[in-house]
Order: sequence, then structure tokens, then C-alpha cells
Amino acid sequence: MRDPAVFYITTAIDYPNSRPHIGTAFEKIGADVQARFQRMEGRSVHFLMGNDENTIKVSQRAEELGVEPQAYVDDMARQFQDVWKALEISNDDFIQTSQERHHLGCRKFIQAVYDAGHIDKRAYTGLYCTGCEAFKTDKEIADGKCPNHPNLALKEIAEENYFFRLTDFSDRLLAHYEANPDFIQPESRRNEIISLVKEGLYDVSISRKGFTWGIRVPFDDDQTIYVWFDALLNYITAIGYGTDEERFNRLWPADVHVIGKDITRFHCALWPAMLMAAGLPLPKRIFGHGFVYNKGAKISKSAGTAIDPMEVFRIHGADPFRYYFMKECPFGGDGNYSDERFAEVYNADFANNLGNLYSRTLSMCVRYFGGTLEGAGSIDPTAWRSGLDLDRLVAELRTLIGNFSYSAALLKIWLEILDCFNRYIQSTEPFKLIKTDPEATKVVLVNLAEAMRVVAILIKPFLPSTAETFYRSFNFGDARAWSDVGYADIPNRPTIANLTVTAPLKDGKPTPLFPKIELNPTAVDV
RNA sequence: GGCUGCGUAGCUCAGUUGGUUAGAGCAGCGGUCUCAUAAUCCGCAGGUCUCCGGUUCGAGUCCGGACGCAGCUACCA
Repeated sequence: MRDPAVFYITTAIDYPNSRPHIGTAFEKIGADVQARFQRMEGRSVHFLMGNDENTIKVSQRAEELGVEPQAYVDDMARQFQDVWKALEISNDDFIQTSQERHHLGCRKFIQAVYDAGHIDKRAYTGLYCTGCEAFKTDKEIADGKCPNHPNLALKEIAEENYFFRLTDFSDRLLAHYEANPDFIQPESRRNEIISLVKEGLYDVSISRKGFTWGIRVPFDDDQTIYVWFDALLNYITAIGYGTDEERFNRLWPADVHVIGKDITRFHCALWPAMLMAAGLPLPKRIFGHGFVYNKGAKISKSAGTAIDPMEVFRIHGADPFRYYFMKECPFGGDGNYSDERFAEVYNADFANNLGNLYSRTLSMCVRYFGGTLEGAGSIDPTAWRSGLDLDRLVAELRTLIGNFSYSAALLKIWLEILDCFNRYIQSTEPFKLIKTDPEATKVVLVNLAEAMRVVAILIKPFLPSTAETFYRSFNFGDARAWSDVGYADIPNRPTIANLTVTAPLKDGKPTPLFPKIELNPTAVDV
């Protein structure tokens, strides 16, 4: 039995044919929020990401560029990781499927499945383009021709390939879905997969002949392992399958595979069947997230004013970017991006609300008390949240985040915590109170500082930088290190005698964290 | 063509096993405050829940159909 404190989470590995785009980023952010949250809950998290490099397209692309495939994929892997780092993705590992650990694990796996009798050799018939020197799938064919070589006729060629007997696992798969209702999420995806399997699966071709880039089939040197059979295995080869069994047993099975809704079938049908064939345990959960559509940008692109969503975080920072997608696009469903919508959300939720709370709180502490609230430790800091059932709220948030309901969680934090925070200031009016009763004002400000601390913890999984900035704006870290703080710390203020503003100030005022986006006045049609 | 999902306020979405006047945020409008990034706070307005039919004492919620949108249909998140 695996240690229940371990939490192993993965994302889909990406094709390095092009740079990371908004869809891939959406997935990584969603998985990252979960990873960060689980760490805060005290789990020993292992968060894996990677690139899918054993495809024909990689070798073709490398050839076009005149570089070695390995050099090409290494460069792309570096570029991907640069982006993930800029988005504050906290993955613990990044696998490239061209790495030796993956090759060794794949060969061991396919051999095990072969030995167990689930793989056999059959004729594969497909349309072959002599120009590309490759088989073409239906999708790659336009009007019966290869789009790259429209003058050449496609040839129907039969080739001996290895097939995985997926069909044999239909009943066991259905039984597993039945026994484990949470295996596939959200619910709609689960229904789709069940009906897919009920309609009948096909045995799948898992090898190809005559390629040099890729993983050799151990029991047949002429063949390389083909796409999905190789790609899915990254989840186990990355953690030591075939190279470090002790580590593998410590981490497997995965707690959740975070994937796009388009590849649920591979993860929910093929992958479990492969694991069954090899006698390995199945992952506990597979979450198929939705897609982000880029409607607004498409429209404004023609006007030449579009900002590539992937540039947004370079302009406004990773946190507003992360917030936008986690709040505006329900993770299990689809969402949209547009420059206008981004600006609206940013201004309303970041500039006017979150960032402004930071400014007004710190500025009053500095202005009225020189930045130090003496004797804060003996002041009750719960008045700001009177009328709010914080314990209940935190419990709800934990459930929501654990279920990937990020947009609902963020909505709740803004609506119930931040609004409560603002209303407390409004009702106590410390800016008036200071003229008549400095002691009472101090009590209010100690409460505001405490609200800052609570907000910092609540937003930590979503907005790591902002959360840290909030927490470090007072000297809370002297009593409880930021890196250790989790939702369990929310009810317990660390014991600090004097609260001090430690945030950087300029002319006695904090620098606005999120300067408003000035909206271009919309052109008026006359 | 087949399968799946969706269609609720100007925009983005909540609406639990059908049950009282359909909810929220943003945008809009009016007022208020001045600590703060002209932010906050209070209030107002805004919906024949795509359409047609059915089941029911009662339907946004269930059933059938129409229209529209999206995804998948076996190697693109």
C-alpha cells in the first residue's frame, strides 16, 4: 500500500512541434494549483510534466531546420520550461520522452505486455505518401491527396506491425468505471468514455517499421514503438519504472492525470488497459479539462491590435494571467479569452479589489502608526470577520479546490472574504476614528493585517507571488515561515507581540501591485 | 452522417433529487466616503430561462421534436 501522504499528479506531455500555447498553459496552471494546494495540505507532492518527443513530426521538423532531432527537442524542452517557469508552474520533474529513463521503461513495459500475450503481429494497411515517406492518417489527407505532395498518388501499403489487444479489456474497463465513479472526471467525460467502450474498442497498432527516431521494440529490432503506447508510459517511466523500482512503488499509482478533454479516450480506455495488461495498478483519477477559445483575439487580429494571450503574462505578470483563466474558465468546461475581458477582470478583481486592499491597509498602518502596531499580539483580530463563518468557508474551499472547481473557489474568496474585508474598513472607518481614538484605530488595523494574512493563505495555490507579497507585507514570517503555511493555519494567527509593516514603501506609501489597465476609448460609429 | 455536450440578464456564468416573487460577478445608472490604484460602500435597473409540444397540482429543472453553437469520430493541449 502506497503512503497516503504521497500525491502524484501529472499533466499531458506536449508535442514540441510548436511553442506552448494558451491551451497547454491552461492545463499546466490548473494542475499547478492542485499541486500547490496539496502541498499546503501537507501531502508529499510529486508533480510531473514533460514533452512528447518520439513522433515522426519531430524528426521531420528537425530535418527541415537542419539540426539533429535530439538537439531540436532539447532546445524545445528548454523553451517550454522557460514558459512554465515564467507562469510559476511548480513541477518537480520534466520528462523528455527521448531520455534514456523513458526508453528503458518503455522497453521493459512493452516486453512485459508482450510476454503476457496481449500483443501480436498483424498486417496493417494504410495510405502511404512516397513524398513524405510516411503513412497518412485520414486527418492528414485532403481530397484524397497528401497536402504536402498533391501531385503524388497515395499508395495503399500493407505492413507487418504489432497490435495491442485492447478489445480484450472492454469488460474489465467497464467494470472499473462502474466500481470507481470518480475515475473519470468531470461526469460528462465519464459518460462519453463509457459509451465509447460499450460501442466497441479496436485493437491498436503500436509499432512502425523503418524509423530511426523513436524507441526500438525489444523483441523486434526493425520496429519502433508508436506514439500513444510510448507517450502514455511517461507517467511511469518518469518515476522509475524500469530504472528505479523502489521509487516507482513509492509514487505509483498517480492520484490524478490532468489532461485535455480531447485525449480522454487514450487516458481512460487505452491507458488503463495497458496497465492491466502489464499487471500494474491504475491511476486513481483522470481529469479532462476544457478548452480555452480565443474569440476576442481572433476578432481584433484583423484590426491588428490583438495581444497573443501568451504575451499577457509577460506584460501583467503571471498571477493575473493565472487568475483570469482559473476564474473565468471553469476547469472542467470551456472558456474564452479576449483582451477586453482580461482588462475588465483585471481592473475589477485585481486593481480595484485585491491590490487596493493591500494599498489602503498598509498605507493606514504607516500613516497612523509609523508602520508598527505595538501590542498587536494581545488584540483580538477576529472582528473583521464577524458574521462570517470562516471555518465553514475554508472547508468548502478545500472541497472545491480538491475537485478542480477553481472558478467557484475564487468567486467565493472574492465574494465572501475580500468583500467582507472592504466592508469592515467601510463600517469601522479607521480614517475617521484616528482623529478621536488611536487605540480603537489600532485594533481595526490589527484586524486588517490579520485579514491580509488570511487572504494570503487562501490565494496561495492560485496566486503564489501575490500571496507571498501579502504575507510578507507584515512580519508574520517571523513566527511562521511562508513556505510552511497552509489552509490549516488560517484560524491560528501566529503569536507576534508587535506587527510591523515590512512591505517595501516609496514616500511612505506602498507601490500599487496592479496598476489599472487603461481601456482604449472605444471607437464610436457615427 | 454518427456520438456527446451546451443554449438562463448587455457580457461571463450559478441554479442541488422538478416546489414559494429565477441568483451572482462584471459592465450600466443614481447616491456615499476619502485610508486607497477616481478605488470603497449603499442602492437601482436589467431575464416569455432558444422555440414548439408533452408529463405533472407545479418545469430553467423530466420526456419528444425543431433551430443554433461546440467538441469528438481512433496519433493536436
